[in-house]
Amino acid sequence: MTTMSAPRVTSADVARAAGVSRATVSFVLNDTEPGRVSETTRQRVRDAAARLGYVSHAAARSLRAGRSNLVLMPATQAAIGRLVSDWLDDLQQGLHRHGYTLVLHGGHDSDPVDLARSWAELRPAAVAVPGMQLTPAAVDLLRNAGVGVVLALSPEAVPGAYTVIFRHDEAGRLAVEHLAQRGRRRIAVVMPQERGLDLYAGQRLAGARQAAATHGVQITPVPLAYRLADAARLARSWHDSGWDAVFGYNDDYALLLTRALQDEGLDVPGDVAVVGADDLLVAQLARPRLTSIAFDTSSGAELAALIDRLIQQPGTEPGVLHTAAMRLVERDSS
Amino acid sequence: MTTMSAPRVTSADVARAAGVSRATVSFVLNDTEPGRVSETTRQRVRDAAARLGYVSHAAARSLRAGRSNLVLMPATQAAIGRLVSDWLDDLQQGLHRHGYTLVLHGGHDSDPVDLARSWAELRPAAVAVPGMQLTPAAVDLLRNAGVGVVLALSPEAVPGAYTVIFRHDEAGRLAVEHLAQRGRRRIAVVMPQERGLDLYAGQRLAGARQAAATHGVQITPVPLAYRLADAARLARSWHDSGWDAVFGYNDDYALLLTRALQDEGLDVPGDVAVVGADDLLVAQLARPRLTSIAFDTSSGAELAALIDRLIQQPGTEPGVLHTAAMRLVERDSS
DNA sequence: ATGAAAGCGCTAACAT
DNA sequence: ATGTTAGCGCTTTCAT
Repeated sequence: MTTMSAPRVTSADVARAAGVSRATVSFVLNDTEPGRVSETTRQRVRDAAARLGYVSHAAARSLRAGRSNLVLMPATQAAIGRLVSDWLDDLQQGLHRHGYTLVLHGGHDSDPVDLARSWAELRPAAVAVPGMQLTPAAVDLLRNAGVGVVLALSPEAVPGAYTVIFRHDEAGRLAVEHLAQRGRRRIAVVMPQERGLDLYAGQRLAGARQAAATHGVQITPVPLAYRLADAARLARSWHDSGWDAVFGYNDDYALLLTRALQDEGLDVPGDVAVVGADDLLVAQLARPRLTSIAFDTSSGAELAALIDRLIQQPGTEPGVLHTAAMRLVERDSS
Repeated sequence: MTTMSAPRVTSADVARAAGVSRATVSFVLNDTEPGRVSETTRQRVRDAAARLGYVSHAAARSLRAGRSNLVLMPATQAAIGRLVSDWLDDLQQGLHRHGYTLVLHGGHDSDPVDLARSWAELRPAAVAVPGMQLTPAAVDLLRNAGVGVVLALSPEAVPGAYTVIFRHDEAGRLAVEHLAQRGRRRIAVVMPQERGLDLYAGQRLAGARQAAATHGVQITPVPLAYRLADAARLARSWHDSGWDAVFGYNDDYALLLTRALQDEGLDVPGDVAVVGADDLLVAQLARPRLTSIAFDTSSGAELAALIDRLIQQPGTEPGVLHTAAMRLVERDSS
């Protein structure tokens, strides 16, 4: 069998096969203008389409329509954990019901404007983006390219965009406040070294610093790569450090470090109290069970409905739409 | 400030602003035909584009070009775990260097053909898909729609597609063989209840069954949802079951169940030996450290180069491209 | 009830 | 060195 480039089937082919015009094909397949085409023709068109294996061309459609049905998110969101991926799943289902297709854009880029440009080229109906990647110039670019809905997931209102507030600084604040109330005085804050996490980490650290100032405790940022060896290195340095607690950035890093500290002979929480964030299920599997920061966000389905509403009503003023609540879940590691 | 629909800037606008034709704009911005346009005009065009905030329209380009620069993967791949998401990151970087954009398609669909259609509508340069979602009809549809490269990640060669072999059955076989050699005789196999995992789970179970037949041990599939309560329920039923080992589907489920078994007073590996799969870092954080099945796949960068080669050489015969090796990593849980 | 035709934004072959 | 133009596949207004 030789591989031959398949002949592209277009709506014109379907029209020819069914003995009708392209207009009729479009009406039938999209079910617009109901009752305009007789049932017999409809059937003939559908048969022809099925027989020829016709698949509509999204690019042509959105070129004509002036907008696509794509909703774009950066894929880094998906990497955060199982919690987020369940939520994403929910979001995708909701969007699908409203006729949109959710795609996660794989691109990373150091420059927010370059990144925004590569999103804008796809002319999505909406983008939902961590606000830290949305500089004013990036927002301008997206709006200027005709992206109707720019939704920021951000610690603070992003000018020109709809914002769902995620106070990552609040996570750091809650963690440090809790540790301070437990009598801890010298608190390390994990700064993950993996790409894409530095922005969240910076926010969380800022909140930690703020709480530290209020409660008179000391904060030290400590870099940690998500590898056993690096955790072991950090744990070895613990003995001379005087740190009696650590905010682990999130549950994954917190658990990695917990294990390394234990292997180094330190007791958790006796010698070192540990707090994570994201409240993943693994936090409850560890020994000791990990204290964590949970965030109660709106469901994916709710967000999908919201996005649809914003797309339908282009006049809506930018502003804050919702604030995700942060909450400390106290367990045995602190 | 009122929200007004931004005036869409097209290449014609740029041409007008720069006082040149649309063709010249295209040549300059895409850097095709070097030396055709004088340096002064180039600069004028670039200035005008920047000043107007011009962003090219991917749909129009791919309509004209007959193909897009999108490479599509189902987002379910990304949800598998940190291992996979690092690999995806690597893949995306590689594809980006070759001029492609990786997007993860959020859609789920029970019908492989419907799913394939929604991919095909985007006319991607390539799709990379778990082979279990690629029925012959789905492959036909994709090829027929002009998708040049259909890459299956599958336990066996997929007719009409390029295949990278992932022997999920091999994971089950290795796990059960190992447990049998350790003297275990009644082995439970976790069947995760979360959507999208059943296909992998079925493959892993099939391999487990095969090894069980060879080694004369008994296999029992046990459903498990990724929740504490469900793991506790399963652990409670253990006492009367007679199972002396479990293959936990993957590391996440294995660790969830391990904790529940321990809470139920069972010793791992004394009473129950546990084997996971995927060899995530968390396997090494647990107590006891979890025995797991690692798969050594080609790097994301290598796969990106391969995809690029296949796109460039449309004549290449479909067939098996590579086989990911499966390997048991023995630790303390078995 | 159906068809003809314009045009979305872009690129490349063909003029000049 | 630059411009003109056809046409990618689709939808939709307007005409029949």
